[in-house]
Amino acid sequence: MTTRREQILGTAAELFAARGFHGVSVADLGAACGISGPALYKHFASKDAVLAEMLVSISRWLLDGGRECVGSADSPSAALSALVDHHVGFALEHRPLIVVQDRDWSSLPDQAREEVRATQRAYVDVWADQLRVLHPDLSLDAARAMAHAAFGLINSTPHSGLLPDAEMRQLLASMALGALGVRAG
Amino acid sequence: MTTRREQILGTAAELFAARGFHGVSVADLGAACGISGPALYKHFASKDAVLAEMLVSISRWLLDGGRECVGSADSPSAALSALVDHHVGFALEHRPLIVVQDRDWSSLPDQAREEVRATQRAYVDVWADQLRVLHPDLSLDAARAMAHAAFGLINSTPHSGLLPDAEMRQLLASMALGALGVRAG
DNA sequence: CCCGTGAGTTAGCGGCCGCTAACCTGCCGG
DNA sequence: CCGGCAGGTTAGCGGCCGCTAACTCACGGG
Repeated sequence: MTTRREQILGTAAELFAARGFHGVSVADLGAACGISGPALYKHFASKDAVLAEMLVSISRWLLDGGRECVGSADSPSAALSALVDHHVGFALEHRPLIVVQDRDWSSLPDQAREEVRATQRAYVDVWADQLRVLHPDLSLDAARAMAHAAFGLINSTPHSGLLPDAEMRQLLASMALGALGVRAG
Repeated sequence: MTTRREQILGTAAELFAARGFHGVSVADLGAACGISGPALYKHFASKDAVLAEMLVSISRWLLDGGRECVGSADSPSAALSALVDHHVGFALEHRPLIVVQDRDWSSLPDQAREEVRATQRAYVDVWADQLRVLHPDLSLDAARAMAHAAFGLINSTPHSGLLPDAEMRQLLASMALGALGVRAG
């Protein structure tokens, strides 16, 4: 069973993704959960806190999974391949969160925003480190830019629900590996 | 010289990109232009109209440029290479517009939203058609998904201002071509 | 049995927002 | 010279929004 908190977080992700954080009122969010506006404050301290909990948890989840991918791989190309699969899986399973993360992070209260940004930077560097092992002549900033570009590619998923998930997963993974210069196989 | 209308459009693009359409008030926008809130209504019918003019014009600009790229290329890989350069150039020169286009299109009034979506679909299909000539076993939807993914990759530019423009241009172009399976040369 | 607590309700406050109204001012053509 | 218009100003309206206050009610433990 899912608790009311979790229901609110899931519903908020969908609404924020569809209309933007500022485009959703607490009354809207409550109504979509079957309760009415102010009841939200029994579960969260503020509307901002809902967004904060959402974004902090997904950025941590991505980072932890990313580190695990690298730890259990025995070559940089295997690590990158695992990272790509991990990120693609996340993007397909949690499309609304992906949209909210790169659209509404600027609406976070200061403390949470800094935490999310720090976690995201660490995640970028997990990718960048592997890229620099694979392509030794890459500068750190160039490797980071490549990681950002790969995220952009993979995170495009929500904008094009054209293919069934299995096909989309394969397409995105092979495009990402192609973009990153990881040899197939 | 730039007219006040153009100044408003440019300033609005930057503010909307930074804080989201709903996160910018007409008073904010006016102040950033050196005039005060309601003076905007001497130049635009509504706040929505500012967003609409912005997004309609850039989607048209992208489509027209894309068609031109294809028209003056003599092979599908040359066409795709030109499309990539065109889109990369646009993304680097107009970062705020890129952000606004895929974050705030849902705030458009109905008519403008439909117009923008139609134009964007046509632009996607310009890419998809070339991809299907280059990769004949690709379904139309798969080709469209590939185009979306390439846009996501290229549009990641605003999120990572790490490299000088010239390097970033080259990096994004070669990553995009790699993702699309366009042979170098 | 009853009392405390968790989860909900409605009423309403203060504040911001989009937009209109009414007014002002400098410029330009006849 | 002067009338009109382009492009500003401030005041203010109506409405929504985030949030709090005050209350209700079901229910589980001593």
